[in-house]
Amino acid sequence: MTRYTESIRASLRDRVLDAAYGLVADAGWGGLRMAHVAERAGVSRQTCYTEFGSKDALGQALVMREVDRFLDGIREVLDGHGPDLRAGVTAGVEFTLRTAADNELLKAVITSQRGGDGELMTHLTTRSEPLLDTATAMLGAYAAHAWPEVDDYSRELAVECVVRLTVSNIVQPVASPEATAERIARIVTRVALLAEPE
Amino acid sequence: MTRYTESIRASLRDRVLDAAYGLVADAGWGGLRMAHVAERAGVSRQTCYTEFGSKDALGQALVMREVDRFLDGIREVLDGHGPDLRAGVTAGVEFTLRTAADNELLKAVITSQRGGDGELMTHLTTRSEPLLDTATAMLGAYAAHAWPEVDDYSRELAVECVVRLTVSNIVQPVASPEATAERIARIVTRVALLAEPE
DNA sequence: AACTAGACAGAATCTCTAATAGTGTCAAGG
DNA sequence: CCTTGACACTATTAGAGATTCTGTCTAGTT
Repeated sequence: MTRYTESIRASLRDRVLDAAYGLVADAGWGGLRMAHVAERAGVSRQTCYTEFGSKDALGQALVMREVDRFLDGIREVLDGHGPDLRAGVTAGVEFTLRTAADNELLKAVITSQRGGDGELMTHLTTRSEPLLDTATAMLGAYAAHAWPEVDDYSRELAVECVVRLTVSNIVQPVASPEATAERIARIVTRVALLAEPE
Repeated sequence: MTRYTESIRASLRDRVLDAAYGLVADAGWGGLRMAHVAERAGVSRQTCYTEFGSKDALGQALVMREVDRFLDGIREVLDGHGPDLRAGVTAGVEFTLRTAADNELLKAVITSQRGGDGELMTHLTTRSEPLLDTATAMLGAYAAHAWPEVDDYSRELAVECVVRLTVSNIVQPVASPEATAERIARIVTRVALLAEPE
């Protein structure tokens, strides 16, 4: 298989996944029809099957792509703020809040939402718990790099705070993503920077 | 109506609600039958209707009772720890975590859980949002009293942290109630006690 | 070699109907 | 004030039948 063929195939997969994403957003996982996906992607139904194998497999590929994109986005945002952890946290949280706001699928994954109309999580539970764990690990590593002077325990506490508070504000928002991100970063800064007053 | 009659009626209401609570726990709101409630409470079906009016009304009375009991419990725990806010927070959080663990109904109310088997929230949405607001207000007042030297903003931040982190740990627990409560109290102490390092 | 198009069996979902069970109300009686 | 039994009306359930989808195969196209 030549590299050219590979890139063709990759773009085909992407077109199909794009189509699936849009249709899932419209009608939910249950309302998704392989025929519609194929039609919107401009390929035959058979091609979808040879490429993904089954509807469930296509669903898994879809969430994996979204999850990977999200994780890449987080990584990029964090890397873009060098040693200033507070700015990095603010940007990362805001990015997450915005993503969850306009990506129902990722919102469902992040909040581990089950049932409802997007029953897609019920089947595709694989790769859904790892998301928060991965994000937590990334943030932890970033924090260790940006704030080497903070002790491990405080850093752990701070990272847990960021993740939990962010998810909490996705589930129950009270302000704009900017304001919320700012607030969470402020909280976390305090958690990380205060030595234990025993 | 004499006071004696009133107390009879109150105990009757309580017996019916106790029966309803048990049956909801077993079969969910949808599986609850007025006839069963009456039977288990040892009263006639008609009495349930004259007392509560309808099944939905009984449901509302049930959640109201549970919510009130929970709120009273919180109040009691907080008051029992006088000026030591850290101890109060620890005890309050632990109390909440334990309550949520062995009271499905309150867990559903606290986490604003919709759908699922306990569809009782779908109808009884009244009084469910106020719960967290009331608890937040109570904690805020308690904090203002116990930590007068902390500025308003920091206190607000700390209170928000307690509430959101507690709910988060109900939804996704990682440790025992004691350990979690201890951890949250530690975090919150830091948030409240650190002046802004701008 | 990679895709399309059409056909097809089996499974899942929808629809409609009949029957069953439950809610809410009444009146008679203890 | 509570119980009991009866009742109309509504909601839920069950099942049969039709419909729609999935997943696969094969023949044909570019």
